[in-house]
Amino acid sequence: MSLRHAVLGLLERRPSTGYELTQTFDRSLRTSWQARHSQIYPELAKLEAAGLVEVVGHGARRSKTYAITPAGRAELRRWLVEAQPDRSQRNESGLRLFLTPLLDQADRRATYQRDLAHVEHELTALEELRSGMEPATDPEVFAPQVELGIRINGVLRDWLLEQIKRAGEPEGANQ
Amino acid sequence: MSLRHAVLGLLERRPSTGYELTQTFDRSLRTSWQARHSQIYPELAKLEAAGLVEVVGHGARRSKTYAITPAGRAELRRWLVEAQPDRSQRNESGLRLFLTPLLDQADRRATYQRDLAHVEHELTALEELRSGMEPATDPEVFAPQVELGIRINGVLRDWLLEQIKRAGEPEGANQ
DNA sequence: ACGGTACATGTCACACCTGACATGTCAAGG
DNA sequence: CCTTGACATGTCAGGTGTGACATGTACCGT
Repeated sequence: MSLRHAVLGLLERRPSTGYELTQTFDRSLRTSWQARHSQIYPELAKLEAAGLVEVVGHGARRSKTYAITPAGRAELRRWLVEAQPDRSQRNESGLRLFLTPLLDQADRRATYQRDLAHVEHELTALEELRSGMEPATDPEVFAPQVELGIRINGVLRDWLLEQIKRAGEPEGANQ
Repeated sequence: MSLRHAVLGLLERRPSTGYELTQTFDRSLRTSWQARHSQIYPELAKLEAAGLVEVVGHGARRSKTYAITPAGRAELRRWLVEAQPDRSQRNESGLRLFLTPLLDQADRRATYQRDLAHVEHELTALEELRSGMEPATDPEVFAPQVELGIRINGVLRDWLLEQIKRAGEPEGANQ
């Protein structure tokens, strides 16, 4: 039930409407957890019924602002600190990388090129985010997490460049 | 429909029974895609009905060995090369890392320590795998992919060590 | 002969997630 | 005034994935 805790975590940072949460999932959380509004609104209703969040205000266009309750805060902490982490993941890009060696040289090279373009795009976005951040305090994003994203994408970029170089060498020399 | 292509990819490497596929998912693919036998057996039946795989032998204990067909091979290639990759993922560890800054110093330190233990365990397993591999040919695992796993886990280890060191410094200095 | 364990396949209820459908609000620009 | 687009919430059918239940086979050690 990670969705539940993802929502609690976002509301711990700041009270929000379902619409705002949807955008945060799409913008900041998409590389670790995604959720559509069709999942978020029912989840907020369930969390409210369970007393873990509450409506703290009504805004324009029928919007409802939710905030985390003490019970919700306790449940979030319990999950982060005490619950056994589920290390399994579903990552289509990882699966593709795992299967790419099955392709012939030309196809392999092309798919690595495509991945490289994507990684460099991510890297640029993260570096812009880093340079635009105030050095000490930013309630929206956490600097070390951005730094980790940059490092992982850097490793991916270097690895892809090596694979592309290899795939340009005489066939049979790969692997 | 990644499960379908994961199964096709594994059968492209080598004809296998459902039981063997289940083990491969659990041992090699768990960090990018997981599947239980309760999903694999019905998927094999669907793939067979679609003509993408076929039963090529019956073994002991009612086992059936499946192999990929030319149509299956074409579908696998199409998916790897032409299909638009789905970059979204579901990664509970990533979500936890994203939310960990919300914890107080002691809890944050403890969760990073727990993650570090796990990363070092992974790293050891991957390094053993690498050292046990023949330099040029190994039909089971692909050396560059193992190398990538080692590098990513190395980045994670370094980052976690930095965070743990920071969390030992005076409160308020973090972030 | 018997018990334990790994091998091997299958089904099913339930929960989770997606994409499509549905409805309505508010502000800005032509 | 009217249209466009962002804001805002909600439902639902159908697909995907999980854990439990179910059944049976082959080998090994005692």
